[in-house]
Amino acid sequence: METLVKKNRKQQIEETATNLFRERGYAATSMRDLAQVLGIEAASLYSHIKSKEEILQKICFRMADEFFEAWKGVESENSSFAAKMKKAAIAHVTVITKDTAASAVFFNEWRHLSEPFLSEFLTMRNDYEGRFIQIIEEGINSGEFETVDTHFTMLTILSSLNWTHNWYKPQGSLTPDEVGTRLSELILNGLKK
Amino acid sequence: METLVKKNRKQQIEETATNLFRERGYAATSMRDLAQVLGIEAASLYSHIKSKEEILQKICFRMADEFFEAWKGVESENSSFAAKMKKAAIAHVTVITKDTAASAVFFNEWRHLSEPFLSEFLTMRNDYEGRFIQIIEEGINSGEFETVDTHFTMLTILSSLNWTHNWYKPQGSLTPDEVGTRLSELILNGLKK
DNA sequence: CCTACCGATCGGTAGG
DNA sequence: CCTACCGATCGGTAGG
Repeated sequence: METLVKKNRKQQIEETATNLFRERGYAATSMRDLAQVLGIEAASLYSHIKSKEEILQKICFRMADEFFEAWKGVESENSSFAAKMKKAAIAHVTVITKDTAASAVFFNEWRHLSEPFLSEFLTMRNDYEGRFIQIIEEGINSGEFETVDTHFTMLTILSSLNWTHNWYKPQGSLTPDEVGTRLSELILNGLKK
Repeated sequence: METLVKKNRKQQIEETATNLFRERGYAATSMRDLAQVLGIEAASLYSHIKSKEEILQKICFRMADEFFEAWKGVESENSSFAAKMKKAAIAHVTVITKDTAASAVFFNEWRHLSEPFLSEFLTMRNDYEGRFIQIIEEGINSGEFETVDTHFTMLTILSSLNWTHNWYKPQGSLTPDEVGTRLSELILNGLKK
């Protein structure tokens, strides 16, 4: 019973912190700000968490795990590299749309992680980006894709996918699948008719 | 003579602050950090600037001005809307590549502006985004472009253009023109052969 | 989860 | 551009 209550309170702290970190940024959010929203004293937060940075770590690494987890469905796609890219876009965007606040923190506040978390984070990001590069390279080798610079193309694709955290509204009319589909169509076919 | 020295020192302060704001974020950069890099005491900064936020304001509104200024060459392009979009992409990217540090602050730290600067900033951004929407809509009406959602397309295009601030290296082999050209080609024609 | 604190640091000012 | 300082606030701890 005790542990259940604590667990819920901890989740509540992390969720509230996520929203504040998104709105004001990690550095500009104080533990007193966080406590006030929750209706408790700042000192009371430390019964549930170890430090301010621990919250950031939880957010960043949970999101990273989700991105990798979502990728599992992508590897099974073998019909074409366009289809694989579409599947990757949908997987990526689905993770973002499920929690745009946590995604915003993940994309914008990771630099406030201390070592060794920062290095671990950057290694994971590099690994993840490599997966997109691989699809692009395989698509070029098979004659399906055409691009001058695979790294440049990966950065361009990921930037447009990632930006969804900033405009996607769950109460809107678009489903995550539709967002991923539209993005992959724009990426694959371009704006020109 | 006095004013000349002061002017240079002020520019030096703004430049150093820009780099620190980019690396650590606005909120996580203290005036003592800034002073230390410049080799003076924190209190001495206030002989040249009014406040910490004044530096942020200067950076944000100078960048905004440059984006609008660069747009002037775009309006004269009338051969096609694809050509106009290409010109817009090059103009936009050229401003970013000229100062990636100031661009990073512009894109990531504007939320720390206080009123009425914040509102003014958002109004300008909205205006600027409207110009991209207009090209897209005109291109659709002329039968040149094809897209489901102009606002969605504008956000996707701008996100990939803006992301250049994060990877462009002036000492690299790509000129701003080449970056803009490649980005517009990917945007207009897509990745598929 | 609270009261009562801690040392450190913040942006900024006074006065030279 | 400096010394000397201000009140406010920071993340976090002790002890209940």
